[in-house]
Amino acid sequence: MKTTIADIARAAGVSKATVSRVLNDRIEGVGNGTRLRIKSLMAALEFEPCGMARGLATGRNRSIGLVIPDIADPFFPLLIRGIEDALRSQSYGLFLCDSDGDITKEKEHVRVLLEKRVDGVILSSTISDSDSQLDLLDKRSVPYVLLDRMIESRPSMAGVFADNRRGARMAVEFLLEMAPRRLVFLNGPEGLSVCKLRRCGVEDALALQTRAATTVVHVSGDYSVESGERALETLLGATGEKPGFEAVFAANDRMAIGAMRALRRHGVRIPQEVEVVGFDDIETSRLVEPPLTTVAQPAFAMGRESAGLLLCLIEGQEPPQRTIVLEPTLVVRETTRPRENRRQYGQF
Amino acid sequence: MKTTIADIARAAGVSKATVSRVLNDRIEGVGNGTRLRIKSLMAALEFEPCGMARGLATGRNRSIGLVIPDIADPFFPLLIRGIEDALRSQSYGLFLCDSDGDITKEKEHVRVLLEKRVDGVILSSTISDSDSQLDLLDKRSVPYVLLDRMIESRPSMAGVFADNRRGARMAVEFLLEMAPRRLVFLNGPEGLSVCKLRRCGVEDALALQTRAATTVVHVSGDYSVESGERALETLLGATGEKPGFEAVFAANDRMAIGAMRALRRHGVRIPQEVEVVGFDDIETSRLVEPPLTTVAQPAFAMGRESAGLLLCLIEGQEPPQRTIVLEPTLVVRETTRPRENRRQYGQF
DNA sequence: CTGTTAGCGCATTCAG
DNA sequence: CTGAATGCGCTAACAG
Repeated sequence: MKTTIADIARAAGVSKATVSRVLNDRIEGVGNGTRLRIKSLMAALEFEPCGMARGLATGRNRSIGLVIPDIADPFFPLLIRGIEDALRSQSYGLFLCDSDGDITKEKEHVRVLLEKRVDGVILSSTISDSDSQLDLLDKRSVPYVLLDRMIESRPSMAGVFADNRRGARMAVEFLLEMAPRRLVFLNGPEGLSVCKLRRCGVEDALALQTRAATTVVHVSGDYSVESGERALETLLGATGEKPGFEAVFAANDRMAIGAMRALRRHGVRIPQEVEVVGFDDIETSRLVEPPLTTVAQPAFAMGRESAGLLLCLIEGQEPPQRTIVLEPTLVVRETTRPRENRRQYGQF
Repeated sequence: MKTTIADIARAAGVSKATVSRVLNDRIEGVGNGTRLRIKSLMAALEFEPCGMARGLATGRNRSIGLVIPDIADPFFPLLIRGIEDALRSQSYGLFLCDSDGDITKEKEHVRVLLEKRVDGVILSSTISDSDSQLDLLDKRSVPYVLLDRMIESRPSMAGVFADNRRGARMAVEFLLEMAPRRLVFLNGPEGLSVCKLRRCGVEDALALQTRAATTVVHVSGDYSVESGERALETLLGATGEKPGFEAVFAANDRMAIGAMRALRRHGVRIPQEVEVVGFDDIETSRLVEPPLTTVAQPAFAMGRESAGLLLCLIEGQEPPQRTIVLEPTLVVRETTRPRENRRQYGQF
């Protein structure tokens, strides 16, 4: 039998109320003697407060839910480490749910989290134009923050994002320095806000270019290595001999690496014939050959900030800002050729 | 205000008990008419059962805890996907905790999970010779299963593991086919059961060898790419010119990849001069150059089985077997030279 | 087939 | 400074 506050109250010869007071560190209303006696009794009887009971009584769980598409995508683990970092000090628990990019599963997960009465939810949603999962949260008035991916119908929603548009612009501007005649933009699922924004960034860079015109060919994949490989494969297969482009910008590193594989198989030299830039900066990117130039997202910080924001909302405080945008940085490695005037990228 | 069974009981003109009965799908004891009426009422009033209240009443939470060293290690995400796969159908929640290889954090996480009154815990523990975290679980008689890593003082503990010893033996036997004079064994933290077992596997293979004697040099790292790189760096720096070994077996892929980097930097050709074999088969392994030959762990299955076992324990059933050992397979890629008599590895 | 009565373990009034 | 009473939302006997 687990020991309860009733047990220790009896043992201490006081009432449950008093025990509850010391359990919650209420300074007012408990004599110093009794407090100490109760504390040692709690230790001796190995008392573990029951989260469920406290939750029922207070309406707070000290746990939050996280819904992401796929923990096996190397971008997400660091987000989680960031979230945990912010949660640890508060001894909050984290429910993890993978939605697999399936909006139905996503809604189901939200429903289950709601049943568990989590205090809040962090959502990295699959589809940018569906918000019925948010309706649920709203209706139950459970605080939530968007992470990484936004939802278009809720522009002013609390959330933490990387500046995807700017990141993509940085990448393409960097690529344009070598004046490629044709640029391949290998985008992810365009249903995702991040992908839409990265496309905008690409267009920004193109619009701003001063030198000879560059044309863009758009292809797309599903964020997997294979999809990037396939996309480039078709592109290269079609052109027959030499590739009809000099640069590839992929919306994530995994697809960029897939692209590199296709290029290599076709005997295209990177970066001499074709330059490649990715997005995310996952661990693999510096390990492939040649090491991948990429737009690094501050994943850990994004996770930490999102949890901080959510905790703020849970406390009922108005946060300093409801939307936090973190700046990506360009990490120049060896899938791009050395630039003459090496400006600082991603510095501001 | 959230709607409760009391609300819907009042609306239906029945008692809470009846509502509770249909909520829990008790076939006995509710008329078909009332059942339907109550169900539609629940939908109309958007009733969400309160997990905490049910938990308090039943002593069951429908959630379990998972404690792993580091979600950012690419080996773990797949384990999690497996666990979720087994949990999904039961609408169980999963609390994720990263221990960072720190036994203190690990204990603290277990404590918090206990407070949350999880129904069970899956533990991939950091240290094989400490079990105070298990004491906690035992004392509260919360079911738990070990995953991937075992704990020596509890040999008969319920758990799911890969056959690490056999995996290592397979790798080294494969390496020995080319009769290397010296083999480098790059092991992980020897405090881990998996590492001890892999060392045993290496020794098994050595003991079984029929041809010319091979000597082994043991070095170790912390499972990170950098540690593997450093370890080989010292080894190569010391020998000056050509490496004094022809084969490297690393206890995980990340270190193997680090080793490859050091070798490459020293101008050593892989696999012509030195062969490399890793362990785990993470995604990166097939993407590096040359693609890494490695011992693949059935991570997804391990996760799924561990959750299945835990659920079984939670239900109070005696599981078919308390310890499940899954077989690894050798995935031959290009960091090893082609073999003459290509036997089937890891087939049984 | 259905209602009544007790808790589950704790927090929180309001008295004393 | 402390205790008694009440309720959080639901389940579980036990009656009818």
